[in-house]
Amino acid sequence: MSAIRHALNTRRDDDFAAWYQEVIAAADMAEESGVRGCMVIKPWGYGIWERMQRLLDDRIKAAGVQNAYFPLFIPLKNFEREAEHVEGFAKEMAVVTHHRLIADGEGGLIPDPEAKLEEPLVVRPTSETIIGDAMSRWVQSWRDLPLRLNQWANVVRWEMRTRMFLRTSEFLWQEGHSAHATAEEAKAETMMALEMYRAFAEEDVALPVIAGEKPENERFPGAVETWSIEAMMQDGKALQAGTSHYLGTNFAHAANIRFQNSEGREQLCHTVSWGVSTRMVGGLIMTHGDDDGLRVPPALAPFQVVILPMLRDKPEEGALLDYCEALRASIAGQAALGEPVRVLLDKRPGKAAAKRWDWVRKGAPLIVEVGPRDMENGVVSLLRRDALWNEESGKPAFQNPDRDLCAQTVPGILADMQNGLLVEARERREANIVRDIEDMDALARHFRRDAKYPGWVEVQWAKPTGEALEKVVEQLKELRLTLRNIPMNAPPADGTCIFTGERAVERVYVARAY
RNA sequence: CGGGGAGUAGCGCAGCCUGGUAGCGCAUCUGCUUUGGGAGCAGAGGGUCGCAGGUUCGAAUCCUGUCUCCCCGACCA
Repeated sequence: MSAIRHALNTRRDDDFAAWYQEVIAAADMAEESGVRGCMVIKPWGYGIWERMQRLLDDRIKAAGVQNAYFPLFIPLKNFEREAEHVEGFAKEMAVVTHHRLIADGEGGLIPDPEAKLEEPLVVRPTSETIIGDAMSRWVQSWRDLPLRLNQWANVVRWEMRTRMFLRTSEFLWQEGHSAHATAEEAKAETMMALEMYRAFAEEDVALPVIAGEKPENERFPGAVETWSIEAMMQDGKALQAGTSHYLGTNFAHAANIRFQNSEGREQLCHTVSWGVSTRMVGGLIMTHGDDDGLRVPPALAPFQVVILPMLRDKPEEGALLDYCEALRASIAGQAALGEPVRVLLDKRPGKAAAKRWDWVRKGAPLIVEVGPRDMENGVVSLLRRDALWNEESGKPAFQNPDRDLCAQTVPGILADMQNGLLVEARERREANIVRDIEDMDALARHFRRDAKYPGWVEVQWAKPTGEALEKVVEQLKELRLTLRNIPMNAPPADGTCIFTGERAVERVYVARAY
């Protein structure tokens, strides 16, 4: 077995945080902007987000939810109406206080004191309050319900510590908001969104997730129930990849969202909100990336197949390009994963080998190199991103199918890769969940400080609330652990609570988290 | 926000302590050679040393302030 020369400098095992950043740079996904916590999303990174948007938006519309758009600026007083909500967000809000600049006399500009806003405007950290305002106008009768909306937007949360894609000051997301006549309907909508996220994560992002309810201390500010999908990254840490909240009548009360029921009596609506953000791109990187860069699941790849002609400034190049163009057209005529195959013929000048490694780092699922000899033999040189290396030789594992047959095999390979990435990630997750820990000492041992990638622990607990829960959270904090969620599909509890020793009522995941 | 580290060419870094013409590797461009797998040789271009003040005849280097990034906490989706 020969030593493989990987396309990245940092290995996941050596320094996962540095590796993560190197992938983002090497795959040309995003870069720092110079503004705290704000990133420039470059075409390849944004292309992946656009694919996520497309696939999730299709699911949202299929569920009967309509898109709309609400303002970026929210009057400060909106936030004062819901006590827990403002408590949760007050410390991280960007506020607009002026609407004009003037020269400061020293060559600079300062906000014009004369142009101070009567009431400051908050740059939305989330839109419950302003959409609530609209809902209060739009809902009058039970016949107006349910009102089910979604918006694609940017939001701003002034985080203490930021990381590209995972926690940026400004991020892109969708936020679904709905108003319902009854708690039952609203809870059903909460679960509808959660299941939609599970399917999106697993089927489109190839990201295996655990759907479940967040414990009380992890709830969205102002929510009655918060549900999440949680994914395990390759370093064993948990990433909350999507949330769905049943808000009860809290926000309806604050924004005065009322309706007349069929008996003519006025009632508060029950509202719901749910969101998935560009954080999902970070989850994709940390789930599917390897020591050669990103691996983009075919469903999300802006280009699923990249054709690289081996151009050598020679007369036969025209024929080679014709050969490649014919290949491109026949691949583009195929359908994979329910859509036409997205294929790029990369005709840029430059060495084929250099371009190949660029596309490897970007994670294009299939790379097809075509040289003069391939053309002579009527074949192509095919490289699968999910099976890059020949372990024996330490070289890229090229296959050489006939050109004319190659196109027909592409859909099958892409589907296989999509599924393979999910299976690989799910097996890794299952291998890193421990379920036989029954006391705090064992938990502490499992998560001892030098444990590199300790994964998750599923424990049984008595679901303490209030102060008792706070005590548990404090205990876990000392081990740098958090409660993730209470999985929906777990077997019933049959033991004792790891924290209190009482009879357990359910299971909960404990992990380090992003 | 607390502790630590860092910002010098597209990327990775040296130079700073002890102030005196801004360097190295990779990448880029040009030429020649090479040509089925991340080429070789030669030459060239590219930097107001994060930003703003200060000290000084002179600042990447010393001082002050500030911004940004990374790591560990705290906080948080």
